[in-house]
Amino acid sequence: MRNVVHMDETVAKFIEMGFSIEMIGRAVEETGGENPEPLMILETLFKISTSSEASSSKSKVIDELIGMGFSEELVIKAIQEHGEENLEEITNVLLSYAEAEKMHETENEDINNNYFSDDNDDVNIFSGLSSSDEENELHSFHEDGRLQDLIKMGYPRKEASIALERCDAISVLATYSCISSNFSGEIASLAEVVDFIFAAQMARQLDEFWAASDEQERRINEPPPRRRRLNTDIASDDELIRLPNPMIGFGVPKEPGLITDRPVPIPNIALGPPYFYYENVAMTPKGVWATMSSHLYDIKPEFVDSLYFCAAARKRGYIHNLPIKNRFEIQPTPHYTIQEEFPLTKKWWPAWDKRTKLNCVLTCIASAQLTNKIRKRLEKHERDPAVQKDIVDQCKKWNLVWVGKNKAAPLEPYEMERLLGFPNNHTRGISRKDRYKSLGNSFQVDTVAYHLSVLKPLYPKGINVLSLFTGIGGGEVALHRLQIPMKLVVSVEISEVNRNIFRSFWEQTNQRGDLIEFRDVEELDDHKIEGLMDQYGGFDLVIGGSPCNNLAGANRVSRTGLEGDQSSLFYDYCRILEAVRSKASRMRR
DNA sequence: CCCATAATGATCGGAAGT
DNA sequence: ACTTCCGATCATTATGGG
Repeated sequence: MRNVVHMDETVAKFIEMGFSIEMIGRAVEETGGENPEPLMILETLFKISTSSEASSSKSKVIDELIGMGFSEELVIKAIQEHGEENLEEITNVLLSYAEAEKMHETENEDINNNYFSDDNDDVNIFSGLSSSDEENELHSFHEDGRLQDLIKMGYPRKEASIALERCDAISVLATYSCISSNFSGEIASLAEVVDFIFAAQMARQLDEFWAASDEQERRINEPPPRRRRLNTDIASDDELIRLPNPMIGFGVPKEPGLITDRPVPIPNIALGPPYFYYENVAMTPKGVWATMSSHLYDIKPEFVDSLYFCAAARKRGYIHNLPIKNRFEIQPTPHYTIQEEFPLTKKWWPAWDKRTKLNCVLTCIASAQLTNKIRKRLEKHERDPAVQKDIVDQCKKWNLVWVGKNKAAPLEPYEMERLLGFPNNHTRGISRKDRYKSLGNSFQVDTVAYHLSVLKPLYPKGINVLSLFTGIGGGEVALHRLQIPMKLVVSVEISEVNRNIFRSFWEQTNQRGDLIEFRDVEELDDHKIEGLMDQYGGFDLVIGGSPCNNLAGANRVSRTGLEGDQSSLFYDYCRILEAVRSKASRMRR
């Protein structure tokens, strides 16, 4: 019943937006599923409305887009930047371009030309203002006419304010990426903002819907609640942190179980800004996560398996003080199965190998000899179930894929890059062995970006990042793919090859911000941190995953726990984070 | 020196069985 | 409720050949 009402409202809003009934019907059909999500229908609607069905050829796409009123130059630029397949992204970008241009015509207020100014006082308006003491009185001087209008229209002030910032950010980004257009009108139209609020409302309704249906499902399916445990159990449970099953943290896209409020709120002392994001392997020796949590203001870790974001498992824990409402994915999303992500393997994949997901990408790969052994065994005993099982076990252990007749081989470096959400050949230029090692130690970008996406509306002008244990820059790639400008990245990374890779990324993506590199966390003492914060106006995000060497299960030799030689650098993360927080609180005064 | 290869288990959570 | 079993895991080191 609730669903029907929900659906009717959705359709009504689509009609309000100017879509025809026929089109909505078609979009619902094409979106598929019994009860498709409103946002997905909206996406399909955009797709339908921008691409007439038969036009799959590139030139026809261009013609269509030009027909919609976009200039040829912009269309070609957008296609070059985002690839011709990714129509949604292109359309979004073009809409932003158009929005920025429209703004130029309609807005004549002297809002500002200072997005590119070097005035440091101006840089941190947002991080300063969203400080915890004045949550409800957000940036009063930003109350331009649009905010008043939105409030008159009945939208809550906070929601309207957030929407304004976020939409303006999109417009700013359009001008960032489109140098030839002029900069005078980087704010969004009222209509655009209203659309945004509508989308956000739908997303929220969707969350509530999932939460509700989840609750029902639990009531129906699960056995009655367990009896109260004994006191002794509670005491020991208090110190141990259990891993969730399924490992979806506060929720992942396209899966039920999304929540929008933390079960255990962030302690007041730990509220951002500055925000921080800490990562490490989920399967540590017992007690390690409890210890890490206790050193990070008792925030409960969010455990997420990246198999919900890509075709490979990656169980990780994240301790962060980010909001968790209105997260969104970066586009394009990776494929969810091995066979879709690597289509060429389909031809050779044996029916008796049932895998659709890969195991965790590690730092070592199988030898070519193993591939040879497997081939020879298969040529002899292809139909022997025992042999088949043994080979599948080997494939799981070494994460092999089928790349030829009876040929199971490890992933190539560029294939790992794809799985982990990096651009093609991100790690080019170093030895093969080093590429595997660096990739095996990296973030899964789509997962991290999903968590960091909440920063986008908060920092339209970009952020200052303190990046510890940067590695090959997974966090920065995530921010870049979210199109959150990085005004400053202070990076600490001990490995020279990793520093080179990250610097290459910084240069190749034409970053406008400053990059400051350190080799060792030891070099970053309180004095240096304060100097940097004075110079740049503070950090908005402290991000990093400390070494897992002594925690990881694959380590036979020195899995010595959090106090191990490398993993104890966790305490440097804490030290530096605390230095940043303390300096930030002094700067606020 | 660099690279490829092989050898090196334990711990944990969860499934399955009793 | 208890036991047993199963599978996954951001790795390190020695060695031999180029």
